[in-house]
Amino acid sequence: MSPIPDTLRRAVTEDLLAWFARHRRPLPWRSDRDPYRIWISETLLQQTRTQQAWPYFERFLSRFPTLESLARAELDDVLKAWEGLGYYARARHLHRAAREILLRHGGRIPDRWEALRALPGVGDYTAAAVLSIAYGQDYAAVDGNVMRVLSRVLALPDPIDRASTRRTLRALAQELLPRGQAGEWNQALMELGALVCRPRKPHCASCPLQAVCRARATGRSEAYPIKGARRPVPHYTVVVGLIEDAQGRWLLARRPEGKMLGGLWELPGGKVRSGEELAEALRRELREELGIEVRLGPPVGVVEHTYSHFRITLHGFRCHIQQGTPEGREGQDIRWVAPEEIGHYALARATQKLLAQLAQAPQGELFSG
DNA sequence: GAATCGTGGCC
DNA sequence: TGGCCAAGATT
Repeated sequence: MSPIPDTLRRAVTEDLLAWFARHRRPLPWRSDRDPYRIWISETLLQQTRTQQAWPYFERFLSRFPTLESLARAELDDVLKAWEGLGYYARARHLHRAAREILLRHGGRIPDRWEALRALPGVGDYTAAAVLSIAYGQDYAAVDGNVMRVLSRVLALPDPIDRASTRRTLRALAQELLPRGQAGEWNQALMELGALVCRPRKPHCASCPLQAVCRARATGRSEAYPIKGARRPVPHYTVVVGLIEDAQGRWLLARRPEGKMLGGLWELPGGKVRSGEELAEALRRELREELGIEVRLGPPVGVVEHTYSHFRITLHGFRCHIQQGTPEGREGQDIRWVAPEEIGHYALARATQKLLAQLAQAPQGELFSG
């Protein structure tokens, strides 16, 4: 690697740290350096905005204040605390990792790279963040903010999507890192990315790095980092059943862990095939998944929803079982739940939206509509 | 290396 | 309004 000019090094270390000292936000996970709290916050913040993670952090910590309380909790309760935040593998991994830490590390968050990195849900970024912020070790935590800031400072022409580009930036960050101040410096770089060097409309005029920033010099800071084209987002039509039994309870099914929304509860149903009617598709899905024949009632509602890599139009219909007793295929958990108990179950957003429409529409309107 | 995996805010 | 994006990890 070519040597780093002193002016650049000074700007991205001393000047940046001075800027951070004045502008750091009082975020709830910055009240101390407790490794458990730092680990939880870093996991919550993966691909998630600070403002969105904030209330979840408060609730999660009050519900699971210690590593041991998390390790001894039921996964369903952990998922309930994560409900609505997305990327639910984070919650499943957190739960598994907590049990591993209690079992193999005496309940203390590991302070060595190898042990930390080996935990489920802990990648390069999170390991570096915990080791630097909680334990004061010299690891550069390179997230999207850091890559954006550095790619602009250098006016990097290489696409940021490429692994080789990311490797280069990680190596550069590790080389720039002021020894003994990694925790502050990592947070400073990320804070700069969040508050000043933002993806859109960066505040270059108030940036502590403006004198050395090559993107700023071109006048086109927003053009960096360079990104490749995205794939088109597919769309599916999905239909689910609000199946009611004689006591007025509804049938919920638990999504298998390891799949999308794994561990969350939903109304049973599935994708509509091309050329297939909604009612036809729903009867087929319920036959295949639960081994029941149903009679369809009135529609519950329609929901548009976007997931991470596709979007759906979700239709719901009331159903009554005509024949058979529902049994989850391959041991999938299913459960009859009284409507007033449904709030105890972790549901995905799309299901919540659909049930919200049900709450708004009186029974009579559904039939007359 | 490329796919998969959520949700909400922004313009 | 629809695409972009956010304190990434896993397979």
